[in-house]
Amino acid sequence: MEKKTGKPRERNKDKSKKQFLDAVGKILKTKGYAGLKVNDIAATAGLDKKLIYKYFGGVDQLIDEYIRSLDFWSNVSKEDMPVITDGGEAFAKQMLVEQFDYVGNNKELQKILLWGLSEKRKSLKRVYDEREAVGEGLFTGITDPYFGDKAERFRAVTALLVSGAYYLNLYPTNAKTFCGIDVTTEEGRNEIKKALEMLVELVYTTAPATIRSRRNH
Amino acid sequence: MEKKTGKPRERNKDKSKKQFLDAVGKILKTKGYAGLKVNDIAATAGLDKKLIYKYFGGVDQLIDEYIRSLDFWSNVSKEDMPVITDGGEAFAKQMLVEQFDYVGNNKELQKILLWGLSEKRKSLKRVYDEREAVGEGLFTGITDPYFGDKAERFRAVTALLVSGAYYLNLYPTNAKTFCGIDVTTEEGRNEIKKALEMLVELVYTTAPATIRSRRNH
DNA sequence: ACAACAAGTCACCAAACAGTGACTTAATAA
DNA sequence: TTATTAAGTCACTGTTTGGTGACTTGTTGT
Repeated sequence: MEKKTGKPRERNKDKSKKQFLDAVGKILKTKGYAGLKVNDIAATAGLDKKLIYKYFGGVDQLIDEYIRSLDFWSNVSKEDMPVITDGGEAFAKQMLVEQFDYVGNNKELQKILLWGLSEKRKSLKRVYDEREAVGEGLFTGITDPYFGDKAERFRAVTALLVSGAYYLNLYPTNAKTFCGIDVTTEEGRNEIKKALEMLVELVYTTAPATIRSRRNH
Repeated sequence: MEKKTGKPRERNKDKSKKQFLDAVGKILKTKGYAGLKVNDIAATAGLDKKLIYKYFGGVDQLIDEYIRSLDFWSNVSKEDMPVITDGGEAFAKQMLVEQFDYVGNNKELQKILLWGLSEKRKSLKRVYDEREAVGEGLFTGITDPYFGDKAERFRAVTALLVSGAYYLNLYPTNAKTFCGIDVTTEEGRNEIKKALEMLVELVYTTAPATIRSRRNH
């Protein structure tokens, strides 16, 4: 029986659980992981903290469930991947630039990345493992075959570029410029993107001839 | 009058101040900036916390004085810089690899870098400003002239490589591999270093001909 | 209508933490 | 020797935080 009398106050476990999970996300985005205190979460959710212990068992489990609900990498990989005819050069460029912007526009992901650098936590590790898994699929499927015995080298390059893109997005907490480039402005960010594309291009165009010949294979 | 009777207990303001500053460093290296609580600092220093308020005015001022005492970048720049005849290519390679290892071997710097990503703080900003100043000297003195109108591009490349080197050193908190490369092993780190050198080489050897001709100028 | 269960609230406790007033005592200068 | 200064200790207060027992009240099946 569904009753929607006046509005005496809702009483719905599932909705309340969601309110707590949403509160975690909100606090994370604004104050970062260090702001995730029981009292604050309860206050943000507009419910009593006791319910956190009832429904989740504790703050830690609530946080873990929140983290488990995240899914930053599912959009990547199989989807927007056209036919690869250039060994993945265009794809790699697009991917790196997109990652750079994606992190830049996603405060939640920024905080998660920072959290992952700061605190050891099983549920966080899973987020990174999933990204690694997605990346592994792209490497083995696209670039490893192209670069052959230099595959590891290309992975190291990508590691540097991706992690650089991450760091530069986390960087503007105290200072704004890195190597003289203001990473908070559109101009500065465009410089970074152009550098990303140029580096990918350089790595692809100077791959060993014996390997590059596979392009027409 | 200098008395060194038995050992009734030393009473030396300067030494005590140093003990507090050392305690801050020790805690920072082990627990990170979040572990810098008054009681813990006092306990680590083996002195009463009241003295922190007496000598420094408070924990914040103590921490600021500690940060001000740091000096990570003075060794760079003017010193180990031989005559530059290649536009700074060898120097850039060496610098990047050294930075990568330097951060990797310096837990204190790692924690400071992480701190700078996590918290806004004037004294921290100064650390970054100083690094920027050192870098600026190298750019304007060595690479900017070489790359000419592509100088900004080279700066962006360097920004990516340096920040990538930083991130990869902070990364192994939860996961060990990034793009399939284990950044905790000697092999993995060597791959990163080789990639750094290769990328610098590529950028230098493909600089616009109009600019590269300045090499013999 | 009403018993029963679970959603939700509230008051309370305990531990961790920052900060301070009042004290003790070593060093020093007259 | 002794008065003075300041180094250092200790006990205490107040606040924030995590966590729980006892309670109230909405919902649901009969």
